[in-house]
Amino acid sequence: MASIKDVASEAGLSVATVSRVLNDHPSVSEDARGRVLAAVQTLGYRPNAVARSLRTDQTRTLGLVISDVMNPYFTELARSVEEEARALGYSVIIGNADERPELQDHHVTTLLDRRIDGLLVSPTDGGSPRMLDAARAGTPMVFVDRWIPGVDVPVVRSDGQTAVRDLVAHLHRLGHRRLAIIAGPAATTTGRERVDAFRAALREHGLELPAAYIGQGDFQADSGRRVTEGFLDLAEPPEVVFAADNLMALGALDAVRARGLRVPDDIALAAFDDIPWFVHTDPPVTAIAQPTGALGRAAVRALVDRIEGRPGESVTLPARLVVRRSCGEPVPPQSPSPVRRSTP
Amino acid sequence: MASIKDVASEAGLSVATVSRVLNDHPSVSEDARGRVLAAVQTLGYRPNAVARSLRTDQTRTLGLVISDVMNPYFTELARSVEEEARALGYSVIIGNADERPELQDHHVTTLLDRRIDGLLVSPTDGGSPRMLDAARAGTPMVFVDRWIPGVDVPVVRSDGQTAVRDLVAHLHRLGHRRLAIIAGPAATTTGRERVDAFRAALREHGLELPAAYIGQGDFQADSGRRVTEGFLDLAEPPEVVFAADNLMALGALDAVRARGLRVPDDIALAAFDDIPWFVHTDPPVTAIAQPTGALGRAAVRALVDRIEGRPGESVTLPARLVVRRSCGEPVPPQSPSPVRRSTP
DNA sequence: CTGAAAGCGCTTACAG
DNA sequence: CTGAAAGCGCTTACAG
Repeated sequence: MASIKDVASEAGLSVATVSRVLNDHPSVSEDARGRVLAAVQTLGYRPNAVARSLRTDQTRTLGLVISDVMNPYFTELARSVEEEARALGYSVIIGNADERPELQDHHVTTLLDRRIDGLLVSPTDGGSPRMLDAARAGTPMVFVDRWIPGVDVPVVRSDGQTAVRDLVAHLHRLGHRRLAIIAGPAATTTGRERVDAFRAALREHGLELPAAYIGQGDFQADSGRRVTEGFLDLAEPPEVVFAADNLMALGALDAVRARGLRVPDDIALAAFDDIPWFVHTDPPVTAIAQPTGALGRAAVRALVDRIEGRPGESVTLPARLVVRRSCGEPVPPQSPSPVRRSTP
Repeated sequence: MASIKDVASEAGLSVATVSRVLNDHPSVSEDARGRVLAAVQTLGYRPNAVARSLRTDQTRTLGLVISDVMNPYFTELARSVEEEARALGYSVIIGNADERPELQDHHVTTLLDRRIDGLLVSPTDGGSPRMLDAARAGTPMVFVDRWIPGVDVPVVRSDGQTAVRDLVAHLHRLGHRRLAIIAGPAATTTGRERVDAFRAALREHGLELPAAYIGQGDFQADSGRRVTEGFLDLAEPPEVVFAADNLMALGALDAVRARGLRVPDDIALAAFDDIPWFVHTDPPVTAIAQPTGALGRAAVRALVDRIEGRPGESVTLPARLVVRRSCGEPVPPQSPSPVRRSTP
């Protein structure tokens, strides 16, 4: 592969001059520029980004350590992150933690070894030492979706409190009184917050959230299945199951179906995170939609701000309730909500 | 950030010796090893992968240029690729082409500039010049899922011919005679092959595939919606719509639903690519399942073989029909197929 | 077993 | 405007 030296000799100039035209440095003669460009053309030369990074100490690359790429919510988040990063001239390397702390650690380490310019992370747990060290050492970093309290890093997330309240009000109005939740891991903020919001909302209606109605999941489908089976085995099963993410809702649907029961007749279901398929499931699933694309874009902007020496602030965007039919409600009066890739 | 020099002076040794213990070179004294390791420990030193790559001319990184990450099939493919790569000691950088040739080109260029050791691609079109040049120049490369004829690169893919034949036989048995297809882009192999397989299978039953029953899609949901609307507007609409991927099937469901029609009563639906949600859609969707995880793993193995100087062969794995209820069939006698992340 | 030195492909003060 | 040279952080023949 041709190097800058080859271009220099082809153009009859020094590598310094070649480098200058490649980097749009102002002081280059038109003649030199022309000869360099021609040489680049004939040799099919492309600068070696590795060498450039070593020299300039910047890779123009962002690392994104995400909890689980197979989760449609995170897939969309990753996509919007990459789009915004590209628009700002950065590439992104995704590390899929698969909800496993040791995998998350592996990716953080690998990314740091590669000297990425900044790190976007949605922590799977309370924060690995490696990650906390990096934050303390001043690596530009921002948390997306999930965050770690006590760490001085901006966080870009969605606030589901109002939407959860709307959901509970909706359920209450439909006559449901025994409400259960499939929670995410207590080590994650979203795992805790959604339960807290749910409990607080129930309290507003004078309702309790008994321990038996809090199932411990891990944001993956299998756990939704397992927890739902447990609920159905209860002497007094809940009337509604609220899954704290879309994959656990999938698992819940599997479990209900495996028993030959029906949603919402035998048990109602709602989910945190909306996905296009929820429009077509049997029945369509009532869900809380996050402004996923906007979150990803805001996170990148905050991170790039940090990288380039600007403040880089935390952002909280509201989520909203999308009522469909999985809780037993009649079809809403307005026309069916259209499917779209991202929530506005 | 500490460099190898810092470690050397901390340990009272040369950088050469430090490098040797870091790379497990045999000729290092136990004493030296101990001192280096201690220095590494106290400084929290991590080797700079950028510098190492420049020197060794290998990045231990694979590039994966994928047609569309938001498509669950490709998400799963990407996931299995990353897993297998990690097991073999490689990282992977994903470039999402979003079915747009110019974006594909952008990623191929970026990846090549970063000097990835090998490229895995699922081409969006007939092949960009940059990609063909790279292949010709000897960049280790393998095609996954889609490929470009005439280019000397191994291809790892799934053969859906038999499954499509099974599907058509199944449809014919159910009495359907007017079968339509929502095709993928003609520039892609999967876009063409699936139509060809469908047409060939129809012929075996003495059926035609009229031009009006071939809708041109682009593997994205919107196109499935648009094409389906066209089918429904026909004087003699088809009895079955076969979507060449799962996103176009989603679009087709949207279109049917928007008209107030029902699947399969008013029109039957089948899809290429199976996803967990198809079990829970209304009705459950009959689909052709690819061995996605196995494809991803085989592709990585073939690529790493090439990188490390071994042959690296093409692999073709069979897809299989999964009958559910979207074509009007009665519930199959066996128990409902369980949901799983990957098809065996 | 260990170290001095060259070199990977760039960029960028420093002179001229 | 242009070039010679230093240096980014490593690895690896080459001596000893």
